[in-house]
Formats: sequence, structure tokens, C-alpha cells
Amino acid sequence: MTLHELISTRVAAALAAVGVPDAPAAVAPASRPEFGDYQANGVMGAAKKLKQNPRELAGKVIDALDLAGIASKIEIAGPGFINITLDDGFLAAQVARQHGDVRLGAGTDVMQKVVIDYSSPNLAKEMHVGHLRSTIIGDALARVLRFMGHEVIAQNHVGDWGTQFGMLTAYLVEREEDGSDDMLALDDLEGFYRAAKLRFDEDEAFATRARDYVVKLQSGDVRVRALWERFLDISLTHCEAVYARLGVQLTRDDVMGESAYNDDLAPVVADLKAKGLVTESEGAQVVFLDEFKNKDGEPQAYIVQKQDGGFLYSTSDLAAARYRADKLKADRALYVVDARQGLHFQQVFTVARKAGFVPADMQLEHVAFGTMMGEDGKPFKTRSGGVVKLAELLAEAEQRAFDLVSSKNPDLDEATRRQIARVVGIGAVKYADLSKHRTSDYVFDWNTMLSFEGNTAPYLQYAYTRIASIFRQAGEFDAHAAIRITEPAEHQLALQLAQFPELLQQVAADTCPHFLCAYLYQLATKFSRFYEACPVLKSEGDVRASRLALCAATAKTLSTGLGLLGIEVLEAM
RNA sequence: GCGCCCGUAGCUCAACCGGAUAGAGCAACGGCCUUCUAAGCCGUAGGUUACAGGUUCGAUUCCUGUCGGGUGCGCCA
Repeated sequence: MTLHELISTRVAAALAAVGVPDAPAAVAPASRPEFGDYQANGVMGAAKKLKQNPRELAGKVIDALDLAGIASKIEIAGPGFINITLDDGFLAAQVARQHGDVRLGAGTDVMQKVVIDYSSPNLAKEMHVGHLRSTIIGDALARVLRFMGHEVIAQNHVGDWGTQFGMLTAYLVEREEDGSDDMLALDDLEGFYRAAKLRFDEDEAFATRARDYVVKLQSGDVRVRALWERFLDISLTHCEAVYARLGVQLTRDDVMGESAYNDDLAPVVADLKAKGLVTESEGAQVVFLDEFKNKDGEPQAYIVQKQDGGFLYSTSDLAAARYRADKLKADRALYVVDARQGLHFQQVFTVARKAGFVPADMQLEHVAFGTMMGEDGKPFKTRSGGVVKLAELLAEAEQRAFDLVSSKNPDLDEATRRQIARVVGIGAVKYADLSKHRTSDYVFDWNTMLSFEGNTAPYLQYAYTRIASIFRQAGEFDAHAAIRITEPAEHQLALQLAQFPELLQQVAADTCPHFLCAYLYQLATKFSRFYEACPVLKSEGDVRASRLALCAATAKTLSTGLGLLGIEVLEAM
């Protein structure tokens, strides 16, 4: 049970004891240090219901409130707040117990099977900044849920199907016939795509061949299919290089592209028809949804099959939803996809439920995120207006970090500085993204991100290296020695550590990694204050042992927390 | 036209089913390195939470309207 749950339970019991059993306890971390550690705000609402004086009711609640051995101080404040200060001994024990647990006390009681659809790049092109958010938000959520004990099934729903692959395979053949080194050309997927598109637009014969290749690909022509597979292999290799550099855990086993659902598309439409959900309209097969209105105020059309018989992503998304329910047996399915597809997913979810493709108790959630903007407030582009390749973005991050490391620590050898730069640079990019609320558009700014000061990944990494440095000089010590809290800075640090489980619960429930970032930033800040106020190595005996144990718990929580964001820590920087 | 999201300090962002004096970082100014890494710590200054109403003990949060921005809405994904 988390601290928050524990206190909520006790306050709720006290409220019940004074005659308001259904009143929410409304327990929250205290908004200010002078209000203690937690505050219960439920009394005011309850008093209203009972038409009683809130401060009087608060008094009764406090009399009934059993926090023996948990709180050292309980006070009424303001119009009826109950401020709770936790007992130092209790807090110390809580930190110790958590530190001894492999899940740091955050293991879940209710294990779920969670499908997470994320990254999902279009394999026709090279990965660009547009794929960054889905990839790292999804990766962070996957790590958090796994850490808590859930079973996570990653699904990389890559774009590996459609007309563009006819064009690309046709161009691949042409290059080979020219005797060009296609592997060389494919080294620059983006350039290859542009060149193919140019041929397609300019040469009618080529365009015809490309369309022919689409047909052949879809009818299972062996030669075109082999070309297509080769193309996908190369493209996936590019993705894997980016994943490796980013430290994202996706592998080929997680790839479940659009093409994987090909054989399911016709049956999906047939099933929809059988259930009477489909209407033919202007030659297309359409599901009309009363839940959504179109521009004329009529039920919105959701096309599942084009008039030429072709299927759309609306169809494959339905097939995927069914697969995740039937085959994967998911309890919860997360779609880490751009917020602009919000309406689309509402439609997918609605149709999937109406058709019985997913059971009523399976959670379907669109984990929407906003757009990455440039400093001009417009979608992030290169100076010339092109897309920014992810590989280039990461290279720049590492280079900028290298320059900074070199200026801060010129004595380190280059290999070490490169290594630090890699961890710091990549961490900074990821943290800058993950620390923002995912639903909002955010401005990508090198200067803010790589100032490496304040609320950035390097600040957190730096806090960790300071602890690591202490350990190097401490000699032998017991990381699990008894913690004895005496200083305010120790109390604040221990409290923060003890809140790790409830924080992770929030991240998992709301699929918001930025909660974890904010938490870790707070943790690092509280550690830094402790570091300034409480000498560790200079102290002696039990105090020294206790502070070393606090350091150990902090280091563990910082590295674990950053690890859940997909960010590494360093022993020195 | 309708739907969804947003508008918070000069800039970038927070604010946990409505809670106390709206918090951080950057930038600005002022302190702290014979003491565990100063990528740090402490302090000062900075706000009519776009605007106008409403709901209530209490509103950045909920409701209505206005203005401003973004995005989406039948055969791309």
C-alpha cells in the first residue's frame, strides 16, 4: 500500500466514524512544507453535506483518526484542512522497506496484460522527428508498466503496405538494372524515396509500372514480394539503428505492421456486414456512426472499404484491435499516436465495441501527444523547411553534449567524454520531451534543452554522479544501514523517496511520463539540498551510516526512475 | 459549419477527482567553492491564470459566452 493509500484509508475511516462514510478523504501531498507532508481536504465538503461547522468536524475527524506510529503531528488549519506530518521513524522504515524491494514498493496488485502500440514509423521513409514522441513516450510507458509487474506486449504498427511500396520496389528494380549500387542508395532512404517519387511524377511508363507492382505485391507475386521484403529489411535496419541509439527497447519481434492484417481485412468487413453495421454508400462500404456528426449534422461516415474494393487504415486498425483482444488477450490497449488522430481512434474504438471485436471490459486508450514545434512556433523543420531526420537530430545532441563535457571536464580522455556526451545528449533530448505534458504541443529548443541546467536530464544525472562519487570515497559501508532522520533536509528527502510507488501508479493510470520527470526532478532537488545541508562522509558513526543508506536509496531510486524513462546514469560526468 | 485541444511570469513549462499565499527552470540581479563533483546551493525581482459572466465556503481547474491560436471532419496513413 502506498503512503497515499494508507493515509486516505485512515482518513476515510475517520470520516466514516463521525458519520460521513461516503465523503471523499481528498488526501493530497501538502501544497507547502509548513502544512506538513500530506493534507486531507475532504472535511470541508463533508461539513457542507452535514451542514456542520467544518473546523468542528475536522476536530472530530482528528479525534477519530488513527495514525499512531505513522504521523508525528496532525493539525487543523484554515477553513478545515487537516495537515499531517509523518513520523521520522515511520518514514525511515518506509524508505528502508522500499529500498529492499526489487520493485521499490511499486509492484502492482492487479496484473494486467497491456498492449502498447508505439513508434510505428512509415517504412517507406527514414525515421524523422515526427516519430520521436511516440517512440520514447511508448517506450517509457512500456518500461513503467513492466516494472510494476504488468505484462506488456509492444506492437510496432509500422507502415509497410500501400501504393508507395509499388513505387519503391519498381525503383529498386530500375536502379539494379542501371547497375547502380542500390544498397548505397538505400543508405539514404529519404533520398531514395524522393528519387522514386520524382520518377513516378515525371515518367508515365514508370508510374504505370509502379501501379502494376502494387497489384503484383498485393496478389502475392513472388518476385515483387521478395523485393518488398528486401526493402522492408533495409528500412527496419535503419529503424533499429535509431532505436539502439535512442536506447529504445523495440525489436523485430515487436513489429506487427499493417501488412500483417491483410488477410483479416475482408473478414473484418464481412463481420461488420453480418452485424448489420455496414451500409453501401457511393460505392464504398461505410459504417455510419450516430455518435459523431459530419458537417451536415448527419451521422458521420466511417469508410471501411473503398469503392474500388481497397481497404484503408480504418480497416486495418479494426483488425488490429480485434487481434489485440482475441489473440493477445489484452486487458488494456494503448495507442501512442499523434493527437490529430483523436477522432479516428474514437471511431475505431466505437466501431470495434459495437462490432464486439473487443470486450466491454477491455480498456482502449488513445495516448495522444502534441506536435513538436520549432522555435518559431511552427512544426519543427530544418532551416530549409525539410523534415529533420532523427539520426541527425541525435547526432547533433551528442555533439553539443560533447562540446559541453569537453569544456567542463577537459582532463578526461576523449573516449570518456564521448561516452558521457552520448548519455547526456540522448538523455537531454528524451527528457525534454518526456517532461512536458504529452497532450500539449511543445517547443523544441536546443538552447533550453542543452543548457544542461535546471530541469533537464543532466541535472538528474549529475545528482546521481555526486552520490556515486560519495560511494567511491566512502569505503566499505552498509547500503541498508538503519536510517535515522534528524534534519529537515533528511525528512524531505525520505518523504520524496517514499512517494515513489504512488507516483508510478499515477504514471501508469494516466499514461503520463511527465509525472515521473517532475518527481525525479523534485527528488534530485531534495537530494541536492540534503547534500548541501548534511555532510555524509564527514559525519560519524550512526549518522554517517544513516546518510549513506539515504544516499543509496536515492541513487537506486534515481537510476531506476531514469531507467524507466529510458535514460541512463553515469558514475562520473 | 461542427468536433477536439490550447491561451498561466519576458521565454520554456508545471499545478494530482475544485483547496490555503498559482509553482519550477531559463534569462536578470545579489550571495556561497582552504569541506563529499559549482552541470550545484541560497536569496531578490517577476502574475488581473486571454476576456466577461455564472456555480460555491473556495475556481488556473467546472458551466456559458466572446476574442485569439492549433488541429480534425467520405474513399491517404
